[in-house]
Amino acid sequence: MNKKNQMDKKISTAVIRRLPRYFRYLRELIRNDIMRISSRELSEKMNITASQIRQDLNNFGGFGQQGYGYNVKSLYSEISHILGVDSGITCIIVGMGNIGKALVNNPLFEKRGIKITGLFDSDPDVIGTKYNELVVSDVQTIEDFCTENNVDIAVIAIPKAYANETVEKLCSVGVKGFWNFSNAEINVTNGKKIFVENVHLGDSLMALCYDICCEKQEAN
Amino acid sequence: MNKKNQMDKKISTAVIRRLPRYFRYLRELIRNDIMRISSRELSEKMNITASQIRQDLNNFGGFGQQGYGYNVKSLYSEISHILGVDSGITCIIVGMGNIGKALVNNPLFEKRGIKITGLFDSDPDVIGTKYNELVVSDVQTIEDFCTENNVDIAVIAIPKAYANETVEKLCSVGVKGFWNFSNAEINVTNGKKIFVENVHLGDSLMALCYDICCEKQEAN
DNA sequence: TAGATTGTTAATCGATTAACAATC
DNA sequence: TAGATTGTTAATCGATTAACAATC
Repeated sequence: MNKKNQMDKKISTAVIRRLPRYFRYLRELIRNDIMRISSRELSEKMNITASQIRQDLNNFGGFGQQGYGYNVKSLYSEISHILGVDSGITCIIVGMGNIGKALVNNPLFEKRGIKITGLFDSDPDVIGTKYNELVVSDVQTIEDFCTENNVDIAVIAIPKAYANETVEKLCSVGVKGFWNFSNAEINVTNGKKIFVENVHLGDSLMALCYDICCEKQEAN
Repeated sequence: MNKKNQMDKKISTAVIRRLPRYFRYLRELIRNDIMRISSRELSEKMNITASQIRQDLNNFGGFGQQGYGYNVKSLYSEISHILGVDSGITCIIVGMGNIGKALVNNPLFEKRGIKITGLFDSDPDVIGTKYNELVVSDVQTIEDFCTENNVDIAVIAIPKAYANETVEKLCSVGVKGFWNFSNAEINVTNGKKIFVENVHLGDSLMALCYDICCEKQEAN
């Protein structure tokens, strides 16, 4: 089958959110020197149906071969490509508090070929400190930086109160993606098209608390 | 309408995952001294349909009043109760690396009335250090600690390689909930019923990268 | 009472699963 | 070729939205 144009039809977010999971499992298979896999075998490992795997992948193209299955390495490379791994995405971290610090040293970015090109904070004690060869700059200079350097994604790791004004500034100098760790709901008023991915840690924890509470009540 | 028993029917995860968002919005309304709200007004703020709000809430009981809407404070308290806020949930953090450090000082837990009762690490240089009156203990002692103290949730902030063995240990001494920041897929073999909430930061970032890449390709 | 808005049933929409012809 | 497994269409399932009677 020919590879489909990604733009042809809108891919549902449910599918998109499963892709990184395929990415991780395939990486693991490669690490274990497994060269080929059928949708059935993969479905057993991942606890989803083989049908769903085939449907998901066929949104992007026919990556498999009848009677054979999927070549692990080539499927991995297809999915990597779809997700923009090693496509030169650049990123800055805004806010070098605990979250910012936890992220700057995280292999997360490197694993996906995303380059962190700038760190910013407003605290004079923090400005000038160094993480991995990168010096923390004054957040006042952030617009100049983004104008001079192409920045795809900004990690928003600052307090809620400053989140929206910062995003507004950044999107006016061309930043398109925001990885939002603040509890603010991001709303830009200048009409620019941006992409926001919220990491609401509190929401995640509460979903777990719900389960725990149900369990406790059942125990009574 | 009478309050329904939470256990009557299985609530879908889609609904559960929206509850913390209601919780946040209601909190905000209280902060702004808004006493009552209709599903329509709330739907406009939250960018979802009024119908969905009414459906969601009615899974748990009739919290509103015809012709009036919802009392913000009482709805907030109902949702808090459903999510187990201030219900005495206890929590330990396993792994005091960057993630553990970012979490121990995070108001996240306190805001939801969850008490952090223990911190653990394996590094001799880290054991003994103090965060908010809590001293980091040797992870070797973790089972004793959980036997002596009731622990509902363990935050797994250790490397992937140790995640599953640690979870296995912890669930054998009664820990039921795992907030998993490691990239490991948690699988327990001892047949205990546990709840796992995964925070796959990498997956979240990749979903954002997908959007950015689509945008870039469209620009060409 | 009249107006407003809920709670709930019915209709619609979308996502998942099943089935199977195509084909390696 | 025979067996295996995909790609894809059709059936099912579940979640969201619409509609409206109940009722405050």
